[in-house]
Amino acid sequence: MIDIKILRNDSKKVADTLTNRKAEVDLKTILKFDEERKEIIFKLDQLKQLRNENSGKIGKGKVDSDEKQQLIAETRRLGDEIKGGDAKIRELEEEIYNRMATIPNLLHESTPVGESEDDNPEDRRWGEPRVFDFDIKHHADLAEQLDIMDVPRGVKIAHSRFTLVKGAAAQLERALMNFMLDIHTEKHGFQEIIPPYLLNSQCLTGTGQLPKFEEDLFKTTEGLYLLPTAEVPLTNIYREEILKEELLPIYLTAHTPCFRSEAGSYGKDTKGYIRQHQFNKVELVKLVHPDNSYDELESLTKNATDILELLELPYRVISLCSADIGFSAAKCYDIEVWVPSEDRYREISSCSNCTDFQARRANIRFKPKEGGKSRFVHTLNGSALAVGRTVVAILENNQMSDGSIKIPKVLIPYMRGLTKIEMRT
RNA sequence: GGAGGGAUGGGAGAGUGGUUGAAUCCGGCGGUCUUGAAAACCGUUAUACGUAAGUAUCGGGGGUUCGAAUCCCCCUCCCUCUUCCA
Repeated sequence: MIDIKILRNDSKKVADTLTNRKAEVDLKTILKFDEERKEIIFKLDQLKQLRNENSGKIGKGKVDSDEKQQLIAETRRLGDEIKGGDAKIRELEEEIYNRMATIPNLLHESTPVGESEDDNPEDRRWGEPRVFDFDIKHHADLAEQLDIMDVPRGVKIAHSRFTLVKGAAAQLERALMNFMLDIHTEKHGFQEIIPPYLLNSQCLTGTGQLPKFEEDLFKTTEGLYLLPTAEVPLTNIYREEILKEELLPIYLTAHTPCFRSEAGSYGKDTKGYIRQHQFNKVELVKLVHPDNSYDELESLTKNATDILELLELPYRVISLCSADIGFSAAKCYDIEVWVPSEDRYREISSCSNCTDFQARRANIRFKPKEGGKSRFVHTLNGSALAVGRTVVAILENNQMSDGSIKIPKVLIPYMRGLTKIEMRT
């Protein structure tokens, strides 16, 4: 949610943002409703003042009986009018809120303007894609050969886009989660959390998935939603709270499964482990002081790339342009890992500064040390990393000519000494 | 799942229809005193909208009333007992 004051005072700024984002929201109607609301409130406040004065007079019995009855009758009419006005205000405020909730976050000046994902500029690269002297295989083929993933049975148990992960791949995935969490908690200063995986709608509204993107979520019959990313529960931990400034910055990390309906992605990445309804992810979330949230975004991104460097996986960082950046983000870096079978880099992490956009929705504030009004914190989130896609990257980048997979050095202790995944004999 | 009890300001806790936006205590902040501190004492200490007058807010929503923290209805959450359970 952006500050409605920005819309009132500088609607062009909001309109420009919408244009750059290729989004459309009827701002004029919001402003019209806002004006209308203000007028009614002004009128109503006067009526309420009168009502309060009358009630005071009636209560104190300073007026005689006849006059009192007349006053009561008069005030009753006043009450009816107030009731109608209050209802109208509620209606307008709901309408304004619902419309405001569809406006995406304003963009940071450093977010490039672009027409599509093809306009995302590359920021930097690390590592050299390996040159193979044999015919490389797709990770799905490698996994099938090694008997470490079973797609048909995953589908049998659940649905398409569910995969059964077995044996060494399951162990690898578990090793990755532990490795990532250990680095973030021990080296990067994050606190580890195990959040609920089912969330109420207020959480999803707080971080911006609702009301606009409900079709992307799995919903239970109880009205709870399966988390699409740990960003949601982690960011919402301090919802409706006023924090002491001394508490900032707050660094949180969690490994969770993530559930996404992937509506509208039919036919995309149907082969392999890239796009699943359920996938593991280690998430980083920061709640920070507004003055240094962009520095925090840089360090957050580095926290994620550190993992790739330790795993010796080549990657590049791109800045998402205005047409591709997420709804809640003002600035976002995608980290893409090298995927040999596709001969290109693929997204493995997305690191965003959501500024005060989520904080305003979720009402997360802090009391400044120097006193004065409480302010909204800035929230940031980033994957570090998507575990399933990291498995994909390791399978493909570390494949050997005999179809075995070399385990990255740092993971060997986590694999209880296993150095490569081979065919079981 | 069944029965009962509860939700008030940063915290504890009073308040069952009329200057109650809300007693009191603790905490916080400022001051007096002191070399400094403690103690004591004095003052102050919610938020939103509004230029202001003012209006709204006692878990959330609705209702009764001239007037609701106080009465009624619905919802959410918490506690106790009971039941079930990894």
